[in-house]
Amino acid sequence: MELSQAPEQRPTITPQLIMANMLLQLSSTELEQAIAQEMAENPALELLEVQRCPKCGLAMPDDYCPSCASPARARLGFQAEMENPARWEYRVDRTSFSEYDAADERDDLTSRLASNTTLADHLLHQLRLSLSSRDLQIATYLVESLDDHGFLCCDPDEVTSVFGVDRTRVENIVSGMQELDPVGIAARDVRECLLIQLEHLRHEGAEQPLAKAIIQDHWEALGRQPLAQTAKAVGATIDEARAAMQFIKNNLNPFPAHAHWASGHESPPQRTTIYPRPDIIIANSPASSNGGYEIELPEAQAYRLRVSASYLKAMEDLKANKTLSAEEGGGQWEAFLAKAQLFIKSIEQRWRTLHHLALCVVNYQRDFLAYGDRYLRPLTRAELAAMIGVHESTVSRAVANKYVQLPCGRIIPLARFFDSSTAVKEIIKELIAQESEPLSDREIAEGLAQRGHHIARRTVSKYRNALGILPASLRRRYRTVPTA
DNA sequence: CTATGGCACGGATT
DNA sequence: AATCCGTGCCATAG
Repeated sequence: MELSQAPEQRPTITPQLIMANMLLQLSSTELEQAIAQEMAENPALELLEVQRCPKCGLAMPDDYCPSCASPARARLGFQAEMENPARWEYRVDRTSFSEYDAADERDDLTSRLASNTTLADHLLHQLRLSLSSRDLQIATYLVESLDDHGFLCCDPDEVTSVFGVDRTRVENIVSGMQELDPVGIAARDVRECLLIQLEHLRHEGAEQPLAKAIIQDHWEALGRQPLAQTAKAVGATIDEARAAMQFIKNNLNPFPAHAHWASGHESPPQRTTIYPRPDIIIANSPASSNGGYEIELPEAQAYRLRVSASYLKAMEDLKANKTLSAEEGGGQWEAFLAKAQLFIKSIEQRWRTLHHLALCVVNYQRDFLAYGDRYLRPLTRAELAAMIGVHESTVSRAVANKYVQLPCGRIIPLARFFDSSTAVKEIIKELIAQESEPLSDREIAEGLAQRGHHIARRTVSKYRNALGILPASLRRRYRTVPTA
């Protein structure tokens, strides 16, 4: 991607517009690269460092992460726990923990794309089988506050006060959750997670006492000291310690949530994927003036660019000494400066556009935010462009490759707001879940029309297939209504 | 005759 | 200009 192209020849289009357009359509990852490249090329540009959340990598303007904050309040205290294991993994082995590395370096988004249903659904499905309805409520809360890595990052005391139950009860539920399918889910950190898996293996007959000792007592130290020292501390030989480490690497997964645990599923009823870092966060904020929602652009806070003061000063000095003249490369200095200003302006334009667009969408899709997919109102990019008074291609660019985090914590593509099919699909699922006799596609289309969605019968057929629902005749026979 | 899937056209998106 | 998606028309299966 060339950001450093000379201003275009076309007279009607300004360099500003070209750069702004280009930056607007980049994903957050690409933007990061573009900024890095520009920083490397342009000495006049300065980037203020911003603290990042150790878990999701989002910028943290304050001491908490805007992404994890809802619904899970994640505090910075987590960082100390994460740091050492991460470093250790990096050092010890790049293969078995490569997933974490990849996520951390954000170079490969697809490795983080998950499977057919969300992890939360999978967990809740299991929980429903074993818990009373009251405990299920608590468990649901806990599941929803798991972070991207499947760790439990909420304070047990918070839960006890929210639900008004005593602490041991919550802890029982948590330890129950940790036995669920991705074993070690809902642990508080990597160390606890590994210990749980180790315990699980022990029940299955695979015991490794040394591994347990190492993880339990020397986990943090592993990253700092040579393995020999750890071996000595637990009273083992270096070879035994190596074997234990090998065992850990082969049998344990520090981030069970990343595993493709839904491998053996039948045809996917829905494809809910886990998406990477959000570009826009919509948070509940009853006090706010925007009708109860707050828009945050985490990346806008991460990339605080400005023209370097030292660059300006150096330029002034050179001018004062008359050493700087246009003939001998002085134009270079001016060019860098102009380019830096242009770049900054363009980036800011991106934030303005995204923010404006988000405000508008939130306002328009209020019901969707409050009540879910079913209530997504049809909206085309062209309509929105008219609403906010920009060209439709601008909206198109702004929507491309962006992700939004909803108040409920779901992260979805921004384009979803413009996809009329999601609402209809939801209603189709609903209709079929409620049907007593299998409804034909035509009858479904009628039902949809009654609810205000006028959809061709042919299209119903396509959606039904996309949802993995059999045709009416087959439903009659096999009763394979997907669990809603 | 009814319910569905295949193919192709036209409008929207990129 | 190239591509995706909803829809209409038609053939086929029951």
